Amino acid sequence: MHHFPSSTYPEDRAEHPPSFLHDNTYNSSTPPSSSRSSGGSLISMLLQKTIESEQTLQESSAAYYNPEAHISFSALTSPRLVNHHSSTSSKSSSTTMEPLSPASQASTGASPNGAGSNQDWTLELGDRRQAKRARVENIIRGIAVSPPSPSVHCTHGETTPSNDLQSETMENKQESKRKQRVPQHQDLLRTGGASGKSTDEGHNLRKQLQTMQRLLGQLQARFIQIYEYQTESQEDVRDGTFSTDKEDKLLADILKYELSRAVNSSVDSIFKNISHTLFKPPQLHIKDGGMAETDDEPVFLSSHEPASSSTHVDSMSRLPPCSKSGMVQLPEIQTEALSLVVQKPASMTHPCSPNLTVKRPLHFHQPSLLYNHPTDLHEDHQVLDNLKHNGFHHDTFGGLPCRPTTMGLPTSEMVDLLWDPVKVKSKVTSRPPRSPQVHHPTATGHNMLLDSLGLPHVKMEYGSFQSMVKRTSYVLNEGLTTHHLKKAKLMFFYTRYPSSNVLTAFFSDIQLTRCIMSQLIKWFSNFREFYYIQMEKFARQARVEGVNSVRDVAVRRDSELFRALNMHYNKANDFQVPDRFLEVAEITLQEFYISISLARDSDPSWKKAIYKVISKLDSDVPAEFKAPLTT
DNA sequence: TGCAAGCCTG
DNA sequence: CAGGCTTGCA
Repeated sequence: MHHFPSSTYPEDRAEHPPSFLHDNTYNSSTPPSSSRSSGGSLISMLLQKTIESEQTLQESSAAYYNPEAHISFSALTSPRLVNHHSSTSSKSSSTTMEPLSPASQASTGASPNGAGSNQDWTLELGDRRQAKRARVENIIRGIAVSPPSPSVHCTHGETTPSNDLQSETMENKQESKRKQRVPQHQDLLRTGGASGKSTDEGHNLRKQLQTMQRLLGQLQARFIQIYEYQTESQEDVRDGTFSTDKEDKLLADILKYELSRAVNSSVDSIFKNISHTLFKPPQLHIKDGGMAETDDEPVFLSSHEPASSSTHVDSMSRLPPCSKSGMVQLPEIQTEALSLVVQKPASMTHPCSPNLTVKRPLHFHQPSLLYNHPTDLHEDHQVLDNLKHNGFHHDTFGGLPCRPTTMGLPTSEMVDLLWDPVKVKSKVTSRPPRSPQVHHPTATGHNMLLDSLGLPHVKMEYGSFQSMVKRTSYVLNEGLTTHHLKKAKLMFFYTRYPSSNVLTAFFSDIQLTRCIMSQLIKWFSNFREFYYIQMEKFARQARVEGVNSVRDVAVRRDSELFRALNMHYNKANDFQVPDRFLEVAEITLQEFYISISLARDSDPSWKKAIYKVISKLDSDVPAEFKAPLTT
């Protein structure tokens, strides 16, 4: 109960009633402008929707309330919109089920535009929607005008979807970053094309790109559809306070982002597919289920494979680290377009799935898609297969088959990634494996502290340090040593928000210039940052793992959370962490758990309330810490 | 406007 | 962890 073994994956989101709030949360914390989550969700959805597009369009009204609508819709729901809505809904819910955004409304099917009034309302807004649609189409046309050109002579930026639109929002940093990613792939394309025999490859490339254009066209159509639905909801909710220009701009921005991402993902998949082929062992095309009868199908095969072998996803940890029994060794080759091809919940459970990070957003935003199986993806798949024969060289894709960032992750990491792609970096790098033995049995004491601070690796500077301190003109980093850093970290176990008085008192061995004081403050700020990141991460993980009561949220010395913290602030593990710290950590974790459970995290500044609570839990730092480091 | 705290990124 | 940027407050 106190720690979260993180061995399960919530294949059934229904077990977590307020799950839609998490979807919300996800969106609000990672707005569409974020360039980090390079999922393939849209393109996958597109492929799915491609199959259904015609019927979907025909049954338009039904489609609007299709659960899938919420998926795409949530992608279109900016934090601003969410906030707007939640701020205007005065009644604070007693449960967490109150929708905070149109997205959640759609997801629950409890749209205010529901059955009865739907028709009238639609009629009233008909003209408006027409105009709106025209605008949207105009925007999209702008995007469509500059699709990834078949030309391999393109330069950076030229093939970025919607150049004109992007220039209109170039002040946005994220935007420009987004812009960079797509061309990268095109560079790859270019490189690959140049490395082979030009004519055939050019032809193949052209085919790929044409298909991609087609896919994008369908995606655009889908956006229009979604947007119309969004517009309807917005108009209904706001009752006339609709801000057309801003919405257009927002939409344009989102569209650009999603399209870029879609292209990106698509191209990514293509290349993965190529590498798949290049590295594919000869025996690969055998395999069960009969889906793979030709070389063109290993993707289907391999993506299904984990599903068939692990029926219930109850324990990721039980799965072998990187391959399944008796199956063809598909060594990390299966990087291929899972997102493009199939979305099965079980595929998530394969710890080895290199697509994990790519698929995550899809799974959380598009639960209904998880169970949709493509029926007519052959053509698109064919396109990918074509690319395989373009004569790319191995070195072009060296390292592609196995993505190092996700391949070796322990299951807890994977859950982690599932939940918070934004923090992937810190997670992957900040949780090194560590021996289970965590706390030191010896008591805290002056000698021990001093011993711990007198580490060998700083011994050399240590002698001269004293004299250096006496000279007053230090630049920041020369004044503060690793000793001080370590000391500060240990102090963090007592105080998360040290006052400048405390800092002055406890770092009296060094002349606390304004600069150094800022440095110390910055250190503690960094400490807190890490601390709260861990808290949020584990709180979310607790929810993922089905912890239903805050009473079940605890932090003990054998908790994963504690390990992570101890690892960070007490790396040498030679300091006995005070019990009080565990209490504070537990309270912090509970605060996060509660806030997340109540969907408070949809508020951009939701953490501040927690910070306030935690800032009152500081203890006095033991006097021993005042002793000069060199004693 | 200036500062402090937080956030983001490398 | 540090630097730069943003945000919130007085």
